[in-house]
Amino acid sequence: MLDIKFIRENKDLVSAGAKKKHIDFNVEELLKIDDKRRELTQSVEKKRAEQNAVSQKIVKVSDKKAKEQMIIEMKMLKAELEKEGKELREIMQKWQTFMISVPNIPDISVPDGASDADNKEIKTYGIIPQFDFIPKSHIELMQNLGMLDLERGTKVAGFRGYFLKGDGARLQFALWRFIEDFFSRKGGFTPMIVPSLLRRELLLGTGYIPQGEEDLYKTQDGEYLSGTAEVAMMGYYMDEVLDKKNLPIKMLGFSDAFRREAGAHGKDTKGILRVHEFYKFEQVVLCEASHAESVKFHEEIQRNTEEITEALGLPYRVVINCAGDLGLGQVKKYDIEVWLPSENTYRETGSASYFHDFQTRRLNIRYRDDDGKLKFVHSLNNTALSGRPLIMIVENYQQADGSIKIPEALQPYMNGQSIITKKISN
RNA sequence: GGAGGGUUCGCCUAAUGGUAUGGCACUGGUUUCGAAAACCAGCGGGAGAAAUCCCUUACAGGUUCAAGUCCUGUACCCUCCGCCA
Repeated sequence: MLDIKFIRENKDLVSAGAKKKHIDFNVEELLKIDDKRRELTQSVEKKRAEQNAVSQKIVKVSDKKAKEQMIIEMKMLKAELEKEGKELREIMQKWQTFMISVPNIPDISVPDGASDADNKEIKTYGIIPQFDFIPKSHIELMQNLGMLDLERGTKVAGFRGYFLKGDGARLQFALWRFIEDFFSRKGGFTPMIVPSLLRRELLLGTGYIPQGEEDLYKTQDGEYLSGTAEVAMMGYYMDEVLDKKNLPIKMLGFSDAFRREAGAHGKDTKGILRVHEFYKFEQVVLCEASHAESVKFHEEIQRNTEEITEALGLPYRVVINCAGDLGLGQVKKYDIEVWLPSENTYRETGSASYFHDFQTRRLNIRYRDDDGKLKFVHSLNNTALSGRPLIMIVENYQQADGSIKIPEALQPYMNGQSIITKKISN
């Protein structure tokens, strides 16, 4: 959500931002509704002021007749007030619906474009592995090594269901412990294990609904299953006034992540590249309301994920998302994409974005600035580890005989084991 | 799942249906070599240059000229019972 005052004063900028994001948004229509809102608010407040004033007087007036006369007048005023109040409520509802659809303005450094096809590569790292054999997919590799069971996954969990088992599970545990260690060494991030079952309010606050409603699972009690720990971490400080000296607040959240993948039917249907449920580490930063701070921490959390990927020895590239590929609230976003040999291309493993105060305005997370004014903090987030790097490791580290070397960084978390080979019995 | 009790500023607290009180904490100032104490001021949110006005007693409705107070619903918390990793 943007500030209505900001929208009024910068309507061309807001309009151009929406256009750049390829989002249909009519700023003039919003301003017309806002005019009506302001006009009605003024009128209602004036009438309320009168009502309050007379009400005070009524108590002091002893003359019975005069008192009755005042009450009659107030009855009339009340009727008008009720009528206008109803109008105002209706306008407010329209206004609010409109306001939560106003897109945040993309940064000037964000390239034009309509879809992910227009994203721009800004960095590559590592050497794409050259195999002197035909590389296998993670599916074949992991199944052969008893690391993954898709048949039973489907039996138990339905479409896109899976079990990680044996060395597959161990490798995943190792990755988690590696991530935890990485951030412990780095310092500054508070580790958190957060809920995935969340109230609707939080998903609205973070901007996942109403636009992305169909991608979320919903319970019969009205809660949602979150697709990222970001939502719960942002909710953690909802409706709070933070102490400025505690900023920035950096959090490392771990949670189950649920994705309905409603818009991805038929995409990536084999294997575990695209699944309905996986575990994820996510970085969230809350900082002072300054663009420079946002940019600084955006680069920082992006670099964290790059360092992790480098430590795992995975070749990757970073793309800057074009405006048309940005979410409603995002100002700028980097995707990190890791090389996937079986597809002979890079696939996304994480995504870093910042929002300015778009989310915190909705969630009401503020701090008191030096001048005593309450300000909304800025928020940012980035994946630290999704479910996909496991796949990338398996495919990039495969050997001719179908075994998988374990990245050095992970070996300490695998009891020193350096290679995954077929067990005699599975 | 069942029964009962509760929710007023960061914390405590007051308010015969008549427009939210006081204290603690906190912030700034005076004083001081410095601090403590004392004193003064501020201390829920919004609009406004200001005067001032509106909103605010968990939330949403209702009754009333007027609701923290009365009525209805919802959320959350506590206690007890039941179930349970």
